[in-house]
Amino acid sequence: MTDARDITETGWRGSREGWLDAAKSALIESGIGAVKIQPLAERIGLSRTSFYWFFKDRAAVLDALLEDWEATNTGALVSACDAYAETVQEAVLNLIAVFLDDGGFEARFDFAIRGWAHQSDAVRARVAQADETRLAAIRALFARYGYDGDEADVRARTIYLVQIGYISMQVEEDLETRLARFPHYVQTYTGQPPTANEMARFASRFR
Amino acid sequence: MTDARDITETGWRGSREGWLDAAKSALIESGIGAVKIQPLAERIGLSRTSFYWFFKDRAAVLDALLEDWEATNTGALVSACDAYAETVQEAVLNLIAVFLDDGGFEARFDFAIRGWAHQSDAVRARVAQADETRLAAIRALFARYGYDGDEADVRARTIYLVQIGYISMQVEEDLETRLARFPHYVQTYTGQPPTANEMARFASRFR
DNA sequence: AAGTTTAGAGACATAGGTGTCTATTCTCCT
DNA sequence: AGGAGAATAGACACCTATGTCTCTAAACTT
Repeated sequence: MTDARDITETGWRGSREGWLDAAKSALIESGIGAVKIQPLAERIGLSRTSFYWFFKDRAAVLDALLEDWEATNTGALVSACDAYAETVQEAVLNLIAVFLDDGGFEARFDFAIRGWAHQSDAVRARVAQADETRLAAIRALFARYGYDGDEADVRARTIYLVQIGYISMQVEEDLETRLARFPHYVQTYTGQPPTANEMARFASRFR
Repeated sequence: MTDARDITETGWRGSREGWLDAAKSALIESGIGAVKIQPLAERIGLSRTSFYWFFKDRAAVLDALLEDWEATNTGALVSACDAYAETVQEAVLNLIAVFLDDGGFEARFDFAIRGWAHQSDAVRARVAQADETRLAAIRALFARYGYDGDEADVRARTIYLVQIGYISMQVEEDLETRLARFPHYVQTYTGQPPTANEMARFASRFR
């Protein structure tokens, strides 16, 4: 019902991408337990068995979801950490931006994967590895601006833990409310407040 | 396998409590999807159908899990916030203590419930309500020690979000590692470091 | 010791999920 | 236009879960 896609009654309506999208939506909306071939087939209006044309079995599509998640979320976060910035405040704003609505990091996807990790040791291991990769990227960011090892580590953890906490609590706040808090967060994370120019440049990316 | 309970082959081996414990273990270890009567029955070595003597149906045991969780976790957190303390640092240490291994708050239970919330609107609503209750208790703690409304709110959120983030990341660190960080956390949360006496009293509760 | 209540097991009906095999039906290529 | 290959559908066998009904067995009452 939600996705009123093209309803060509004939021709090739399915694709690897289509099934994967459906699987991702189901995962995000209802958890990994909902990623089942029969319901997905109903959702995209195809026969259940057509699935097996594109994926070997259910495990194959689950694996594809993990790969997609790593590329999308860990990828976006690491890129944001590597992005150019004049000051550490600007670098932290780049990082904060990635968590915003169109920042590239899909919070709900991350949350869903974490829920799944709870039911599978293999997934738990990959999530732990992603967390480590992400923390390392944030640590490197702080290290680049002269914070020493321990301090960079603590600051990286602070940024990341608060973010994971927000995601986990599924907090939904409007952009204005969040924008108002960011200078304070930047101050907390870096020890220095952002300049008015930095905040203006940041805000302009979203409005 | 894990719980080698009494294996009296005869007599009343089941009970509401026994089934609820099994359900809770299954929830914590493998998520709500694993809380199914047939597997629980195998686990506790009873016939599947005996379950229906103690609970009306599957929904009834799920509801009991939620009630248990609210009493245990939200209850422990709120009690900790209400506990007597000379200073705000001591009060925050009381709060930190509740999240430690035998502090009364079962982090894994909380995590599992949050995972479940992802698949059920009704559960999501109850989790949101629990979060609000908990935040209100922490806010009240800070208010009691003279922090004004906004500041109490921010500090409450900081403590709580970091904690939820830790839980969500399933960080496992030994007591020593954590104890070493606590003075720093107290400083961050309250703006003041704890005294040596306060830390000594705190540490003595766990060793 | 008999009777009642509480607890457990077995059999049955139903539902929804999985994957394989065997047709069909499109699309594209020559 | 016809054949090869890609995509879809249907039928089948299987498994695991749910809940109800009936029968049996243990534990309390008196």
